[in-house]
Amino acid sequence: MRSKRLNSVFYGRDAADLARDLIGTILVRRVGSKELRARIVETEAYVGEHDLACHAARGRTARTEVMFGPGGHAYVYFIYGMYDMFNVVSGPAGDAQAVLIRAAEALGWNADLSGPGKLTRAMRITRAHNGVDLTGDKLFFLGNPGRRPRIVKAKRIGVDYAKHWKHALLRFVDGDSPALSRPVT
DNA sequence: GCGTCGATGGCA
DNA sequence: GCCATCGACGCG
Repeated sequence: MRSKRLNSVFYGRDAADLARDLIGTILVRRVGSKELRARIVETEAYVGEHDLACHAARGRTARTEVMFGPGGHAYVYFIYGMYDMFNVVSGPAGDAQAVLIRAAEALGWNADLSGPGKLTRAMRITRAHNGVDLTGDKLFFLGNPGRRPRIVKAKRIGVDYAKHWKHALLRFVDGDSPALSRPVT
C-alpha cells in the first residue's frame, strides 16, 4: 500500500495531536543513494512556552529559534555531550510546539532504534539537520500504511524538573511495539 | 534483573 | 550546574 508524504497541514496542528498521529507513520531518511525507513512507535509532545518541560519555556534563544517557526521543520538539538535529539516542529509560526521522536522500528534494514539517541545515530540525523523542511527530500514522513496502532499514553521521560507538567500524559506509544525506549508500566 | 554512575559538551 | 541519553558495571 502506497502512502502519501505528510504535508504542512498535518504538521500545523497542536503537538499532542501530531505526536499521537505520528505513531505508525514512516520516517524516511535519504542519505546518498540509500534510503533508510523506520516505523514510528514512540513520541512525546512539548506543547509550548507554558509547558515547563518544553525548551521554549525558557524563551526564544538561538537553540529554540526553529521551534518558533512554522510546523513541519526539524528541531535537532545536542544533549549530554553525545546525542542529537530529533523533533518535529508543530503548530503555526509563533507557537513553539514540537514532537520528540523517541523510538521506531527499522524497515528493511537492521538497527536498534529504541531510543531517541539511538534513532538519530542510526539514521544519521544530526544538528546539521536543524531547521530542515520535512516536506523536502532528505528527511520526511509517509502516512501510516498499515492498520491503526493501539495508542497508549504515558508520562514523558526525563522531565522530573518540570513541576506539575511532569505528570502530563504527553508520551504516546504503539502499545504493541517491542521497540519502545522504555516500557509504559 | 536491577540500580547507579560516568561520558562528554553546549547551553543559559 | 544542568541536561527530552546510553551503556557499562556491580551486585550476590
